[in-house]
Amino acid sequence: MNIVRVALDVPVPRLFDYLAPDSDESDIGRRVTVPFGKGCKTGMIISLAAVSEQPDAKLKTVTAILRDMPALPGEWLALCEFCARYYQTPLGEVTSFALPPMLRRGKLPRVNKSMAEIATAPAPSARDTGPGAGDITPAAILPQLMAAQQAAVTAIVDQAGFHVMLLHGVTGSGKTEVYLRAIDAVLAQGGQALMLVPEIALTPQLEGRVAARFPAAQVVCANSGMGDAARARGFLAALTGRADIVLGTRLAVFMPLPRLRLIVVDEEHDASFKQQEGLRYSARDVAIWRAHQLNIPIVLGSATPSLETFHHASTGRYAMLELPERAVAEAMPLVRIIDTRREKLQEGLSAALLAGLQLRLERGEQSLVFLNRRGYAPVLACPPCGWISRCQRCAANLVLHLADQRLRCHHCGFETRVPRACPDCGNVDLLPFGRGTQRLETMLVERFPEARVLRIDRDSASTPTKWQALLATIHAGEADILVGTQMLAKGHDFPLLTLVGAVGADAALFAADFRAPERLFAQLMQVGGRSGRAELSGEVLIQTEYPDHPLYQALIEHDYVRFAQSQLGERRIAGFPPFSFQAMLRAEARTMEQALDFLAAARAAAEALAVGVTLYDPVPMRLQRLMTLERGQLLAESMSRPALQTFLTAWMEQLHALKTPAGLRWHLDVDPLEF
DNA sequence: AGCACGCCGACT
DNA sequence: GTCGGCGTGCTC
Repeated sequence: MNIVRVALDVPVPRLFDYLAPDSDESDIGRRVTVPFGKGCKTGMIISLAAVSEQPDAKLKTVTAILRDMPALPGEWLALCEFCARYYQTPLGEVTSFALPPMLRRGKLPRVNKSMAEIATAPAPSARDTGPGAGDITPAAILPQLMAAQQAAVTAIVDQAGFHVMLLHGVTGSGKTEVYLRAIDAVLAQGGQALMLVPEIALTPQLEGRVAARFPAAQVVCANSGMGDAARARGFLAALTGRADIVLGTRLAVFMPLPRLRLIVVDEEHDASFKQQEGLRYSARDVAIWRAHQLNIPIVLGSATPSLETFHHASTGRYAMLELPERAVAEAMPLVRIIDTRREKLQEGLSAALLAGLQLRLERGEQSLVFLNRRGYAPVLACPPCGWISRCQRCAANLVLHLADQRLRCHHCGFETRVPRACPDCGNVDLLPFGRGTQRLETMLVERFPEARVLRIDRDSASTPTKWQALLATIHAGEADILVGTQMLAKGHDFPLLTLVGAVGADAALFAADFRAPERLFAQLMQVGGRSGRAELSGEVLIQTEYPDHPLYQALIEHDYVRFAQSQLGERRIAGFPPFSFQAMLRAEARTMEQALDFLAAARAAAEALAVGVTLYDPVPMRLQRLMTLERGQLLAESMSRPALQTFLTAWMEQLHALKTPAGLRWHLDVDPLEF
């Protein structure tokens, strides 16, 4: 009997068997529509079987095997199977996620003009032999490589087989040029290259650079901002081998690439490589597995690598490729620490920072005040009675937005108008407490009336259009002082910017999340990199009450390695990753009691299974998203990855069997980044 | 996840 | 007497 085993997008961790009289080996990896329950679903054929464990009477017959496109190759299915195992997610959910939505629904993109162009494009090898390729004469315009860059390219290209390399270099050290050279070598051998980048916003500019560098190559983009048809077309171009280079955000790690020879993960430390919902995968980690599977090299690039990656590079598990200097001749910004313990600050700004701003203003240069908090002030407070503005739906504080006289919750989006008087005691003298970007903006406008002050945060750059307009204003030199959150830190160069002031950074030093210092260091390093990229040298002023903190001391020296080593020392003592492996079980329910009860039951169910695994107490989460849904979490930790994996697999079975009250939802997050 | 079946409160 | 609440269980 011809039976196909089908992965379906249902939260049930098993496959479903169907009769498929006309199926054969070539149908493995094909999409298939099947009757399921009352309706119909499209799934993926994972394997064939002659007999089923199900009684014959239960078996339904396949509606149709979709042979309208090539089957997904075995290695693609193996990648999905790995993710299913590792992240404890049903295979059908993984294969469904890994397909573009249109293909997932059993459809195909219309063959339009661009599709026709793809179909008639020269084969990948043609660019080497075709007369057109020579016209570009890339050698004539290629930038000269520094010695360290050349060494890095050699290390990537000259060694065949699986090896992970950390390309460590500051902004401007020429990492992208190294990637491009390595990709060039791969294309010359007829291979495909996959390049992952963190932000959708950064893909267009990189795509332009890559396309310009490889005019004869087919470059395909993959990110969630693309239209359905475009994404499906890109996927098909990759699958059929027409695409030479795939460039995209985390979801691009699932692109099928039959000739894949090189993977690049740029800004590998960036948290956006970890998906925070649904399939909670780390694209960087999946990419490493994929490189191992295919026995190909993978390059992880960053100025501030994740401590996991740096640790592996230190122990020799990964190769360390250092790009020590800025390739473009210019100095690193001068970092100065401003001790604010003794000083009376003016609206949160020190005399040194104010003087710096004044100086830049006189010179006609730009400054940036970096503050990771939107709004006017965190809270509106009533000093006599102690009332503070709290969100009615969350545990979070409502943030005062002066411009439109509203209080907003940055956590759940709730907003309301500013009350005239204290709701508790009626006092009308409510005062803003703390500082946000808006309050800073107001203060700077008053203090520097002649300056053009521009605020850049999620409120002022709420749409791509607004964001582009702000960027254009900055580049045109039509702003003097920028006030912004970490939005400004990523990927954009501001040649006129010569001063960066960091305000309120200390909060991260003592945060509950053990990764907060790591993020702060990366962020400050990144904003610093924004400054002084032209002939003008840059200066970074960091206001702090902990001037001797090792994080700031390392920052003065631009010494990531020293910082990383001190952090790793602390992590080792505390037994945190990368010296342990973690998984977080989270539950949300109508009441905190229900959520915590479930977690307690989950923990009880785990006791017998947890060999070499530590289970902590269930705790309420720092912020519950909505008052109607309370959340709690339970951390599982082990010194051994295999022990944790074995435990999780067994635990999941128990968890699925647990009775849950109505409205309770739970999920498991393997290698969680958020605490 | 859907979608059924299934047994207890206020309505034409 | 029924409409409907969502608790429980299944989907090849």
